[in-house]
Amino acid sequence: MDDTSQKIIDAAMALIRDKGYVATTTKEIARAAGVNECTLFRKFGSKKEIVLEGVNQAGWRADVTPEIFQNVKWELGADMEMFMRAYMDRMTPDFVNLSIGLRAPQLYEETAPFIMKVPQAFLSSFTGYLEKMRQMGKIPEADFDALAMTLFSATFGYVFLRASFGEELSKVEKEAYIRNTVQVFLKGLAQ
Amino acid sequence: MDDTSQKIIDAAMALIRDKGYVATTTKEIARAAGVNECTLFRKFGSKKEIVLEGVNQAGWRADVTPEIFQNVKWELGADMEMFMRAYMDRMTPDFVNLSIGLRAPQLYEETAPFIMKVPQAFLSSFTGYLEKMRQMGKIPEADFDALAMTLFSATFGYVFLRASFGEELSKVEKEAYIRNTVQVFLKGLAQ
DNA sequence: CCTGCATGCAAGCGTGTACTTGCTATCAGA
DNA sequence: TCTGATAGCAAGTACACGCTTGCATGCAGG
Repeated sequence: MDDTSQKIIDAAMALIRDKGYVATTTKEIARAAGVNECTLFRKFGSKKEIVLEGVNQAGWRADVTPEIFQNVKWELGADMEMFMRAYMDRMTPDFVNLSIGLRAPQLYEETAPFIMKVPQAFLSSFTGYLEKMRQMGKIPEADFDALAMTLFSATFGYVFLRASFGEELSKVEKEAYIRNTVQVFLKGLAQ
Repeated sequence: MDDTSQKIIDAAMALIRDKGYVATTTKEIARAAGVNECTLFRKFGSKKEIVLEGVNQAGWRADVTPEIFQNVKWELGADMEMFMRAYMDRMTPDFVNLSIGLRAPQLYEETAPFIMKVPQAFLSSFTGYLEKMRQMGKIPEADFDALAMTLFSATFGYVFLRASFGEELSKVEKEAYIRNTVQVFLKGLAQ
């Protein structure tokens, strides 16, 4: 990936994050990247192709994969904190807004599978973790699918609301939120 | 509000819900409403004005206000279920997608205050509820702001994820989710 | 029957959009 | 020094957009 192409991708993705795919024009992308507009088309052929290359770059993806949830200590409280923190550290407001900016009918089909991988990584990892904890006798049997959905919804919901409304909606800080949420779950899942 | 104007508003809001404000054209709105395109402009003057009238209509707002959370029994489990259900019954996938479709730079300033009222209604109502429960001696002291944020995030997150991915992400049904989530919180908040 | 209003129809305006083209300047590598 | 690749520049294409206008039609109320 040459330098010019990278500048174009970066400019396009930043604009889409800020105002959405349809509202972002190729003229703006060119200006933000500091190149001539015709250069975009010589390099990528079309506006759509720029963002499809962008979403396939590691730098424009929140690095949320099953691997980041492997660092478990088999100690429920610490591990739930790790799950929440691993997700929140990566899914920054910028990535939340980018995900929404990519929600255009012209792109949805091609970007949706990639977007859905993120929640799936959290959910399946955490469900698997709970099942192993059950096998180890550390927690009682329960509906682990539903529990995982609750913890993930609580994590995702906080991140999304923060990205959308900032401190105006709630002043509860990330670390306080994690501690408090995990405490509720800890007692809620106790033997 | 005459019949023609209403049909125009309904068509515009439905299209915005499905493809977003910028991607929705006045030609499409006219066709969906079954009227001539020039009629939109004779009635409303501009595309933006159609939407601003739409978001001010009860039918195009999820009716989530502090009033819908008043029906409490001062019994923690039943009341938390009521809070979640009251929100979920009103914040349907259609309204979630509409909220996202309205996220256009050209509209944001005028629609954001209205959008934020919904989470605020849940949060402040539930925080107030927990404080009263504390005064009644039914729950111990805790960080009620953080707790309310957790329950609301869990509720909102589920609704949003369902609206975005449907059953493909998680098969956990609404009622099972509510029961399970409330159970966790019940034990988590116990004396 | 007449009047006024709401709407359709068709054409058009100016602008902005994604995308193209032909030519030129620059510059690194052979 | 020559060559080939890269990119700027300026002009332009075709089309779609939001929005306008003039005229015809139909219909309800006096």
